[in-house]
Amino acid sequence: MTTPTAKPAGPSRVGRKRDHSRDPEILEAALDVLAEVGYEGMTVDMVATRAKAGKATLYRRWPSKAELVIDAIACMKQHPGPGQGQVFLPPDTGTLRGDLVAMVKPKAVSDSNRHLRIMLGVASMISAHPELLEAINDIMLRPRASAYQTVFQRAIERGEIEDGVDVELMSSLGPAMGMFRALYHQKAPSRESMLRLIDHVILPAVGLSAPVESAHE
Amino acid sequence: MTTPTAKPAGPSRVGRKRDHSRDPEILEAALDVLAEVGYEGMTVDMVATRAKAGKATLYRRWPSKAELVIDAIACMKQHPGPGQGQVFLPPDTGTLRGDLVAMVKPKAVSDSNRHLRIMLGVASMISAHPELLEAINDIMLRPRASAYQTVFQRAIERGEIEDGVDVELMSSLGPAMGMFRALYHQKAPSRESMLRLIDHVILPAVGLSAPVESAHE
DNA sequence: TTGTTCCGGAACTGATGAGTCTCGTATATG
DNA sequence: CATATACGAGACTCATCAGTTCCGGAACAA
Repeated sequence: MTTPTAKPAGPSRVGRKRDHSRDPEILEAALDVLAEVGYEGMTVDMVATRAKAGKATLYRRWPSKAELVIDAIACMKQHPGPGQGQVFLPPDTGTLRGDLVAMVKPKAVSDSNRHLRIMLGVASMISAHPELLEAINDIMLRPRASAYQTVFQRAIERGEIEDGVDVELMSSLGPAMGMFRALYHQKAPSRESMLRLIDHVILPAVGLSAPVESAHE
Repeated sequence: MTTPTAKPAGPSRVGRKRDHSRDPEILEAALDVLAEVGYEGMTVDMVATRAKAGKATLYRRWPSKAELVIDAIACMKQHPGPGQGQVFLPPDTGTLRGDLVAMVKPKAVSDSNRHLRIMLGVASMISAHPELLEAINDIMLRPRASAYQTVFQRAIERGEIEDGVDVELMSSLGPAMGMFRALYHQKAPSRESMLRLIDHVILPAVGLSAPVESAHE
């Protein structure tokens, strides 16, 4: 059973090395296609073509289309896309409303839009792949949830709102409305609709009133 | 060009008649499969088998899989399923909270659950088939919206809440949270979560407070 | 009765796409 | 240089599924 050529103990050390610097481009291409046509409409050829790679190259790195997609979603946090840093870290503006408004910067909104389209693309996969839901939660939900957590905690500490506010419930309102608009009305969650949600729903729910002059910003 | 046999002016009058009493069963089977595996995972064979019909019978009545699905969704309101009447008509309980709570009866919740699963099943089709979105809105959104409209209007008329409340925004909160829970947490929108939404979000947003004793019901 | 159309069932066709393999080339080890 | 692997590109296999056609039988019209 000692066949040194058939089953090398250590991984092969000979030959050209796999160029892992291409991984991010391939995964990014996969996310693009996913956002555009959804998981079922996406073909491995589309991804390979967009990444200017061979299909065999993809299959050398990921065992199946499903694994590729799961990895692409799982890697979103490490490669958040071109020019996007940490979008959700909340600046301390001194008021709850200021913090909430700062969280719906145009950049954050367009980022959410992409997340949303990717999410809808894999919606049908989720029940069959629980690890996918985990990854999605890690990337799309928990960062926002923790940002909201921080914002509300600050408001509690400065005495602006009372303790005992259901932070989890408040934090879901934004994402839920965004998804709802995206699916039912086929339009991106706009900054305007999010401001309306903040002033007419979230702030009253925590015992604050919207500014009387709700003109702009 | 007068070929009476090739192109009869009136529809054929000879032979066995199409048994349209089977249509509802077929459409119902299509909705079942749709809710279970989504549009892309659904095959015409599955629908035919479940309806105990031949695939040819289906194609004799609908020109394509897409048309079948669109028709199935469009016909939901006429055939709301076994034992389900008009679920959303709001009883007048005398208070806004009473009306809202009455709208999340277990029957209505389970009904919404099925609607939700069907909706997620066709999510990927919607951008390619605008008429599908129309039908979905007719069946799943507008009945609920008009029910909310009535409930809030009654509250305004009895002076319980002030005029000028953003009824549309308030009405989307329930469906949006239901969808969000269904997709992200993979669990049905429960009656309990809806009650939490009513007491902690909707009522405060319209200027009312939840009952101090929020024990049960 | 006879001709026509429907029925459920099943075989068939054609397209599509996941996954594999081959080719010529590039890049690594020894 | 010789060997071994990765690369992009594309041909290939094989399974699945939309849509069609055929079958034996039933329903309906003339």
